[in-house]
Amino acid sequence: MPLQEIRTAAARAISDALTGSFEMERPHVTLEVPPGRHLGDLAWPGALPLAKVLRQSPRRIAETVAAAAQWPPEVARVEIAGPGFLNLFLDRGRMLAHLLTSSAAQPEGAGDKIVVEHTNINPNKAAHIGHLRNAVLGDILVRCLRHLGHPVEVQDYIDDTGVQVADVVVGVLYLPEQEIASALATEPSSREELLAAFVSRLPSGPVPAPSTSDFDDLCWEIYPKVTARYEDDPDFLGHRAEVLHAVEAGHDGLDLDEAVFTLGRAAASGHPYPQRAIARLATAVADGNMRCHLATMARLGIGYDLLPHESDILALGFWRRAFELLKDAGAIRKETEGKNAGCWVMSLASSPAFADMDDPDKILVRSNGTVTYTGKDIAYQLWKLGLLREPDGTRHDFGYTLFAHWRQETPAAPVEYCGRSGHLLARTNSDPSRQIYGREYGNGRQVYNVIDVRQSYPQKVVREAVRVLGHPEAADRSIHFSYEMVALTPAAVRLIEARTGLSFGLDEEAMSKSYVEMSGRRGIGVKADEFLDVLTAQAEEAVASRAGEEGTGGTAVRARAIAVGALRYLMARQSRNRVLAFDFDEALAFEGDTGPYLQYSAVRAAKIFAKLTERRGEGMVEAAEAETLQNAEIPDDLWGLVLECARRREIVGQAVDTLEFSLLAQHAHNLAQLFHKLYHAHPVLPEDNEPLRRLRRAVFTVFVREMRSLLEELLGIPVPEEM
RNA sequence: GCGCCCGUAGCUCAGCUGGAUAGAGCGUCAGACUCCGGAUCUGAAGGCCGUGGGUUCGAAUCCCGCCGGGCGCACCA
Repeated sequence: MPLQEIRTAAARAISDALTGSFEMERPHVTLEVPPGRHLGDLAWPGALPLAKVLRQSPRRIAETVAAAAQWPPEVARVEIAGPGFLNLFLDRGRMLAHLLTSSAAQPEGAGDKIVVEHTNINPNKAAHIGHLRNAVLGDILVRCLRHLGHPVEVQDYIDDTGVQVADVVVGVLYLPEQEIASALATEPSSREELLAAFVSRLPSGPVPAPSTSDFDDLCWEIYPKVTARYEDDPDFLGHRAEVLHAVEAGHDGLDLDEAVFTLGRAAASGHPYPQRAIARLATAVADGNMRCHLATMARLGIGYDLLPHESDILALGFWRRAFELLKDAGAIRKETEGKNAGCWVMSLASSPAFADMDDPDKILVRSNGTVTYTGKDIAYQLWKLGLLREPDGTRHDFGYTLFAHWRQETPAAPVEYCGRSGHLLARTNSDPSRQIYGREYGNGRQVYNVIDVRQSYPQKVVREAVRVLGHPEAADRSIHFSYEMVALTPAAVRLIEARTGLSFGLDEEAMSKSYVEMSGRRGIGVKADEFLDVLTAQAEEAVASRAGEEGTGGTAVRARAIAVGALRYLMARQSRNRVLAFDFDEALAFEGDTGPYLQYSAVRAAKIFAKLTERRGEGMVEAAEAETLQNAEIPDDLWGLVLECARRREIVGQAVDTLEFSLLAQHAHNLAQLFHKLYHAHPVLPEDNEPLRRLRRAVFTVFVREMRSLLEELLGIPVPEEM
């Protein structure tokens, strides 16, 4: 029986005993794991609070319960300790045998679909390490939910019509030629030529190979130049309005080459840029960046199911429908006077969450008739929950096309976007008649939005909209998975400045704080690909220095695994509502409380069995041999590792409930630490006492399997063959 | 002003629904097997868990006040 079931069975036994002995009505009983093995494996502290009610000493209560309870067979004995803790000791041999024979495989999800939205990087520049926190947390959530048996759909929302994309387009069309040329690292030349050069940097395949001199890196250079220009020259903002207008009007299927040609001609002749061509360029910018982001995330083993595009939400009238629903529900009103005159606002005054606000209204439609981001997000959220419906009940839906197929060799291997089979990644389009056979997107029973904490307010508004539209349960099931931002330590900022030769112009006050906020607009940040490269190079060096004469190929694969392990663990181990102050030294550490420490434990354990097979012809303990361990005497230290291995289900459940994956990271770290200690105290290979050697093999077999599953399937951290 | 979050060892952080001696890592100091990889392990030093109250048999954990820091309260996303 798995530990989780033993736990509930024992809890039920206690509840029954309380019912029988004290005429209580089936009280709710929870068991915990006591701090040390000498105190047992499960504990019930419930006698203590009952003492007052029952007017008996807690020890007496615990004794009565202990005697009356019908314990499941896995409970070997019970003990009363301290002021009245009821401690349960499990049958160790039986548990060990069970862990060796039960398969770790989880049943394929058959329940209601859960939608997880994460990554969501503005497609106007390269991803930085802050985006990695989002993607890694989102990905671990997805892995945990799937592990618990839920079907999950992963969406990466693409804001392809926003101001940020427009700004890059403004840059290419209006920044002085020499600035564009410097971003492109070419000689200054005509706008026409620069435009062509810019477009030629667009990724060619569906998803390019990751690189730090990619299209998104080019945009990373251009974007801050534009925002700086806005500050110097407010008139420059007029160009932004022009581009946004063009984007809104759409490009009507214009060919990109043709668009670039007409833009070039317009520049050469001094004519205004044609609207459709501007819109087409904006689409290319968003699309190009999106593909680069997918490539970056692929390195970390992160893949997706759907790429919903904001442009399609607009084109398909999602907002129009949501607007009607909100109007019919009386949730919004048009202001005729005051500061919001001419706007459609959602009143939040009646909602307790907003009651204390100065201005409890949120503008959804601006006075110029355009929709705010929050408005669009309401429509999108309704769609995700399957609630955006026509009056006759049919779902308002996107059109879909295949974007790419991807696969992963192992659960934590890099995602590869080649081939015609594997996981299907779809993107939305604006023709609802185009569907992918056998696929339904959206319509989730539950929705997680992985978005940083600074967007808590708009997220609350979105949720409130779902509620007032008559779906309070759905609102409760739409969850904002919020996390704090990633910032840079002043030391990290200085290092970047030294390395790039740039100066971010931060004053002394800013540099004296414990961290500095990243800013894409100002170009302050550590690019994800760049950092992964540094990590990988560092790992490669470490691998090479240890390889010795057996240093054969595969160094790149190992280095990648170690880099990903270090990064993912760094993101996972810190609790989510704490600012992560990024420091190079800390992030590049491979010793101590790090990903590589965990990986090393798995590699080391696997190595035992490789050597064992080679020298003694013995491998891991298989099911048949496991039976012989039923009655084995297992010392406390070995048993501690076994019991800890049995707790995965409990820990994963807790992590998902609290959205606190530091619990999972710490659990894995615990296991690794326990193993490393035992490694020294319980050698396997040189042990000639056969039953003893078998017991150690058995315990380490459980560990190797558990650790690999924890790292690769749940944390997405690959276990290399060698380190 | 209102709301949310953070304050735990010199530094960076864990501590789940209150539970049995507050845990890691880094750093410091002292050590480790001719034996499964030293990215390891052992030991030492280092904490009125920001502060003052309260609830409780029991509080780092829950409630209230205060202090310090961060974020949010846009016709930006």
